[in-house]
Amino acid sequence: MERIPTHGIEVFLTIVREGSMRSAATALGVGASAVSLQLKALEERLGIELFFRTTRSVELTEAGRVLFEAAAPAHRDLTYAFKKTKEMARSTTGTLRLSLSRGAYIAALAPHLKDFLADNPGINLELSWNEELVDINRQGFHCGIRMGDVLSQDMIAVRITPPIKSAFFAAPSYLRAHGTPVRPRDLLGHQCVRHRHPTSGMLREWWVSEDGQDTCIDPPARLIFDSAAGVIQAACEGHGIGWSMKATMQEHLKTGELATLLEPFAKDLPPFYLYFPEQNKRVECLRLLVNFLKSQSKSSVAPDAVAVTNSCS
Amino acid sequence: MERIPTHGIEVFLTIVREGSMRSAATALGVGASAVSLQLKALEERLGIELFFRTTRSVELTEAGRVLFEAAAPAHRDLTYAFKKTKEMARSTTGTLRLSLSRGAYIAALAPHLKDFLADNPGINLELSWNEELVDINRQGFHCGIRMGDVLSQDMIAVRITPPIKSAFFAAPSYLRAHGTPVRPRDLLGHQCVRHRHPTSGMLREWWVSEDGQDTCIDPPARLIFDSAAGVIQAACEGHGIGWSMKATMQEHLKTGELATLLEPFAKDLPPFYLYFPEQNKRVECLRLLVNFLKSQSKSSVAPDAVAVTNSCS
DNA sequence: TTCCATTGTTTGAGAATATCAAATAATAGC
DNA sequence: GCTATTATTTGATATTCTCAAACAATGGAA
Repeated sequence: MERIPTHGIEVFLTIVREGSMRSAATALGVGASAVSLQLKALEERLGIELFFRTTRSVELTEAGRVLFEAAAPAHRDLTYAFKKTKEMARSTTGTLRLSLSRGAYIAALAPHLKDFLADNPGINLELSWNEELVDINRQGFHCGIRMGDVLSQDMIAVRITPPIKSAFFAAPSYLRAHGTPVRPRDLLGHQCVRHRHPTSGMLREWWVSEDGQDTCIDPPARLIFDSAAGVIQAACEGHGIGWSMKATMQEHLKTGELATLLEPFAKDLPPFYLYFPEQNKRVECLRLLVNFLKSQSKSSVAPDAVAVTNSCS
Repeated sequence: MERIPTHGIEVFLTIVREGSMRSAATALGVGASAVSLQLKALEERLGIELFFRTTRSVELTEAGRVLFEAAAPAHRDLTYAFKKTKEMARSTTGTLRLSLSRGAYIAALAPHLKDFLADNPGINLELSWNEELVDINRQGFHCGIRMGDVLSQDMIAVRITPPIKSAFFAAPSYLRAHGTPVRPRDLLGHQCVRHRHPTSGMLREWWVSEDGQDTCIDPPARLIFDSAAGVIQAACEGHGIGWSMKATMQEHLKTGELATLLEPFAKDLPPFYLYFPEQNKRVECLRLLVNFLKSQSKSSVAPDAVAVTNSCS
């Protein structure tokens, strides 16, 4: 198939619209000679002349009329396509698609959602709750929210929460039957409900703060879930002790279904990060969301943004 | 209004179609670096990135998808417009619009019309009989056929007939009543029907050949028409003597409505020329017509082509 | 794991193209 | 004929494009 270069069309269309080469040159912001030469080059390429020229005016030949009638709407459409794409970057309206875990929603997004939607009436959010780390690019998401320790590679990550309060918890019925641990090492003798990262396949480590020292403990896992919600559910049912974000079990604590324990030793979990591929850094809607969430994050101990490469931070 | 340059789109669309930059480069016949740089320039201009790149593949971002979906059909249309225009020059099919006088039709075109149409089944002719010299450009004609002495300026003119046989003529009834002139000077005592060029406004001069000398005579004009057909019609009705192309009155001579006179003194009229604006010299249909008619012109005493500038030749 | 084949990117040099200002040519209206 | 306006040519300059080669990165194979 023969390739047909289409450049030069803008000069042509402008001459038609303006009625003369000189005003076309002015409209295009170039000199008159440039227009003349470009038109000549176009005619040369097409092998046919497009205008009858006198020194006073230019007038379309039949070939010129054919080209104009067919090319003008096509060029208008093409220009519009560019414009639409260009505006995507600057537009403050549209739909942002996020992928986030239930915990990320509760801890990082839910508290600010109402304000964000109120502040940005043009932005719609499409939220996908998913424990697994999805491929932001391929699945058509603009960004994701995850804990800092499970970020994927080659993403720009922005911290949007302080470190997350955690809690050990169990059903009162379980504690009555097995006793309440008072020091972290007591956990080793208990039935524990634990959590496995669906993506990495790793069992989530339990960390405690004891005597100013952070230590990792590995209590027996009688039950393992790949979602925090499952862990909490099982704990409610009296299957054992769990460890997770305190915020996710707030309701159960209120109703008395669960009770916290070992509170002095509960170590903070890593903060949540909003992350997105570098290619999306100029999507204005996303910038608005990022800046909003970042500004809501009161504590700013950790660096605000970190480029994650290969290893998790 | 902001101008939005649309170049670079071909590179973008080719990458999408081919699935990688390297094969796009091959398809476009340029190096891989050229494609990479052009894409980057396009993204820079749009202010947004169009592809997720890995070293193994490229994949559209959302912005890229928006651009592709809107721009692909528009670009296809634009390419088609160029193609159609380009083919106009080379096409041997289409409609040629000619402007010619009735005399030009009879003397220059009619004798060859059947053969031309048979030889060029793809070419249609649209003929406009008009005694006046029309503006070929403005009226949308491709060419005109006129006598050499009334050609307009800035046209390419090609002689397509030998000099034209002329005849003095009158109705037999007129000759019976007023006598038949036997020498040119006798015309001065006759009632003559003469012809005025509608465009130039000049009375057509009568020329005769006498004793090897061409001389101009100016007989009394009792009736003046702006068309040769009118002159002949008036002569048929016995109003006087006319002078015109012999071919145009062939029918009337056959039926005896008219008779020729002063035959030894009848001087040839100038040949007919096909003329067209320089801009149309690459219209293939027109070239076919020109070459056909030129080749039919048996005698080639006069130069074949002459560029007419300002003054008539 | 290490290596390899493939692909995108960068780089600097060179080629091609675009643009400009000024000179030139041409024409419609006065 | 003169003038104002317009298209075109021209030669110099600036910009852009392109290439080849080196480089970087990645998915798959040994």
